Amino acid sequence: MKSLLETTTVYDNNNSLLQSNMLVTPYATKDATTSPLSNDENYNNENDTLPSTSLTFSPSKKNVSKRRSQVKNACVNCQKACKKCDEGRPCQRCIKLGITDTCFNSPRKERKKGFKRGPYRKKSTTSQPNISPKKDVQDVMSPLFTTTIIKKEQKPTSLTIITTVSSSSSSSSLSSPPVNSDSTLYAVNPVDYDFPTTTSKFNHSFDETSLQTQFMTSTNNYTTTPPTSSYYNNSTIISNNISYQPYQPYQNSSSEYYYPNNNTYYDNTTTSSSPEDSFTASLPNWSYTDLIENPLYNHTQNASPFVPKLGDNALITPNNKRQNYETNNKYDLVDGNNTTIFNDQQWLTNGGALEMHYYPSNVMY
DNA sequence: TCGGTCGGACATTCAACGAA
DNA sequence: TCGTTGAATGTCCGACCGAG
Ligand SMILES: [Zn+2]
Ligand SMILES: [Zn+2]
Repeated sequence: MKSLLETTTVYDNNNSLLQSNMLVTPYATKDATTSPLSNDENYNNENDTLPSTSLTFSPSKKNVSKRRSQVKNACVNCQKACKKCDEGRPCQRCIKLGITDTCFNSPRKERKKGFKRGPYRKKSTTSQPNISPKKDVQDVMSPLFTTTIIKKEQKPTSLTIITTVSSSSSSSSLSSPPVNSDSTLYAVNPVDYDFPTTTSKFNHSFDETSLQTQFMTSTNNYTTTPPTSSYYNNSTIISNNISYQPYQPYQNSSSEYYYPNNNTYYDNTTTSSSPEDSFTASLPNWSYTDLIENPLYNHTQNASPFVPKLGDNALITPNNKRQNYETNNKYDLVDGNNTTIFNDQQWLTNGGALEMHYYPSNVMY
């Protein structure tokens, strides 16, 4: 959170290189052996016009160990391609490839908390001359918990978040709805769900006039309690908006509605609400559980729990734009995968009932 | 030649740990 | 409370490959 806010400060185009050099220290302080000559390693990779390496002097090539600089947050395109990014948005690589409309920061995973690490080994202060500084393997402690690494070949296609909001006991006045930033967020093991796949997404065919094509012909299972499913083949015309909605949202016994989320809509007015990528829930006077499906997450990454929370705001979207559901919303498409960041939540009244709405952020509009 | 893919080295983050 | 530890997490080098 803190780092997000720090790193996303200003991207003011046209001076991205300079900025990146300012934001990213080219050399770590502990590495005194590196030459300060080429502090522009930000671009020693592709289309490099700078005499970055190996020209000046090459001391034995072994202990050169030039420290690699990296951006704090690569854009989704560079991340996916494992290529060097820069702080500018769009970044230079995306500009070069003509994919600036999908150049935005990749979402970050929230680090796990609460696990035991075991005692630390003391760092030997005695100078051990070039005994291998690597830790001896048999000394490494076995972790108390092993994190399930989800390899790429078994990448999940669904990411599910359970948001448990427990209002403080009895009196939760309607005038002050609980802020969800204090809610406890769980990541459910996303392996078992196949929602959506790259082929089951809606077709991303935004243009200002033509109909969008819902590209889902299969049943989409999404996690609810109990599990249920929905079809995404409905389209509805609401005034002059075309709205794609799940065939049937799931409603639990507490009258909470769960939308499978990968419906989209096209809105060329300034009046309609934004039902997409949102769930609604009545204001809790009780403890309840919400489920959020996020099919728009970038599935090309390893399994990363999607954790919408207050503060995942639009500062990390291109051009610092905020989601505005009164405008046209276009989802970015990255190689068949939509990527989004839920960054906004809002309490709205709907027929007298308060509803919490979550909105994606990194939509283009 | 250029862009895409990807294994894995390299860099960063930050919660747990532990000494003060 | 605060510095250290080190696993988790992210970046991207460089090799490889296919298309044009
Ligand atoms: Zn980039
Ligand atoms: Zn980019």
